Amino acid sequence: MTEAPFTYQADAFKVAIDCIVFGFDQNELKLLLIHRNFEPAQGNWSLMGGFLSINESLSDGAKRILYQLTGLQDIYLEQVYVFGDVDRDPVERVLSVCFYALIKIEDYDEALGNSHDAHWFPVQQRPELIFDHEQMIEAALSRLRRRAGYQPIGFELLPEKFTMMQLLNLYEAIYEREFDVGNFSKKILSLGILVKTNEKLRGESKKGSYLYSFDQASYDNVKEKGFRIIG
Amino acid sequence: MTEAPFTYQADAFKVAIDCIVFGFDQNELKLLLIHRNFEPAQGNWSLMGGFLSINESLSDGAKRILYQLTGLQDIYLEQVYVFGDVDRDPVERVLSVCFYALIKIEDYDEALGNSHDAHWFPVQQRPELIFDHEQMIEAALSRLRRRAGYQPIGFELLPEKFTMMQLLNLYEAIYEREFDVGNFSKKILSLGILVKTNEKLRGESKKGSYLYSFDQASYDNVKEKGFRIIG
DNA sequence: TCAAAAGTGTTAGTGTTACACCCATGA
DNA sequence: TCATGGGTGTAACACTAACACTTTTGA
Repeated sequence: MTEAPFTYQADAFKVAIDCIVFGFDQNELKLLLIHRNFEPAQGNWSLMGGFLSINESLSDGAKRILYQLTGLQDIYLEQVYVFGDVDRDPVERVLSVCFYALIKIEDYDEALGNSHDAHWFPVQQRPELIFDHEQMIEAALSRLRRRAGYQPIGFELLPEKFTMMQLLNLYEAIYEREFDVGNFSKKILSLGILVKTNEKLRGESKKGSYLYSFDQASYDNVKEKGFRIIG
Repeated sequence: MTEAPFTYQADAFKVAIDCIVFGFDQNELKLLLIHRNFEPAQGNWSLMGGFLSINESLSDGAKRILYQLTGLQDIYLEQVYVFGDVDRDPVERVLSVCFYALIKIEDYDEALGNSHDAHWFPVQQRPELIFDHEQMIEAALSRLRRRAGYQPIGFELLPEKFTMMQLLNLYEAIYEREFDVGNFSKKILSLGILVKTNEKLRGESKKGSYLYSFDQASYDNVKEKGFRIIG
């Protein structure tokens, strides 16, 4: 008779992963939410989530779930918080590890999203959500704001080439306040992470504004060292 | 025949809680670690931890574990991160939710600590730790540093009455750098959260330095609004 | 009276904020 | 040519960092 391997004596928990997916479009910060076509809380809005499998790490789980919803890989992802109140899920005890993701909305696979009944909502006009998902969004937003203040993280949400005005609008959307155009671009340019191209984007204005891309090396450098955009 | 209640189909995980306990003593930032007298990794140093029970929330679990180790209740506690690599625990799959706690070392129940074979280590002279506990400490430290920069959190580590120099030393210990005495006290006093008493503490110097306590109302206010101590 | 640490004051320099003004272009 | 949004320049102000100087008291 073989001895069974030692295991800890402890309660076991089902562990969910919920993803707050941020995108930026039409000068608005948006959230990807799904309309649940399954119980519990069928017909309500919720974050995209799923259960963690025994053979994957937390970030692998989050990546898998995001891939299912958006078709994207190599997404910027950050763990935010674990929600673990005893009654947070009405069905049974479930812990939820909450991540936020930043995606370029243009790359998002709309057909795939539709198949999950997913919709983009402007952050300020989000619907009521199930369970503690509202708290999760609050937590993710405050984390995003803090992060964007000292790392050039906002760029994850913009296309490869973007105008200074788009970047400004993004920061205005994230912080829900206005920034002075001159001061903002001075600040950003002084970081030395942007490369100005000769192209101009017309449309928003008659004059058109220059497109920038960023210098990956300085970008990584600044990301590491940190800076301060808002005070 | 009664229908069984609906449950989710999902893998189950054992969930540990690990606590990084910070204290401040002799002008050093210290960590409370335990010398394990049980397997696995018996005889090595580790953080104080335990398993989450099915009927308690994460923060209740952390409080319980801290109470077991220190005899203290109403401790400042903050969730840091969940560690969930598949192989992080050699025995079996365990997720660990990591908290840090700030305690006043004078209030700590030494006898109780001794019964767990717990010891205080200066942060810079901590021993090698089991599993991913070193990473946990790194994460907690960087969280603590960030926090202490915009909330008056450091006070949780000092006794009721303390000198400006002790506060300065605490910040120097947290950030592992020196601060200018004049600039530091100007900055702190300008927050308006300190009340100067008439008492002086001798010992460190011949002149002695004034004891301060803090004004709870302004303290809470500033804590909410935030500020910036280091830049 | 001197050394050591507490505590105050001064100043140069840097960064932030507010706002005025110029530029390019489609209508 | 004018209205519009892009983009630049500048001056006032606030905050920071560095350091000199004064105070108190035990040895």
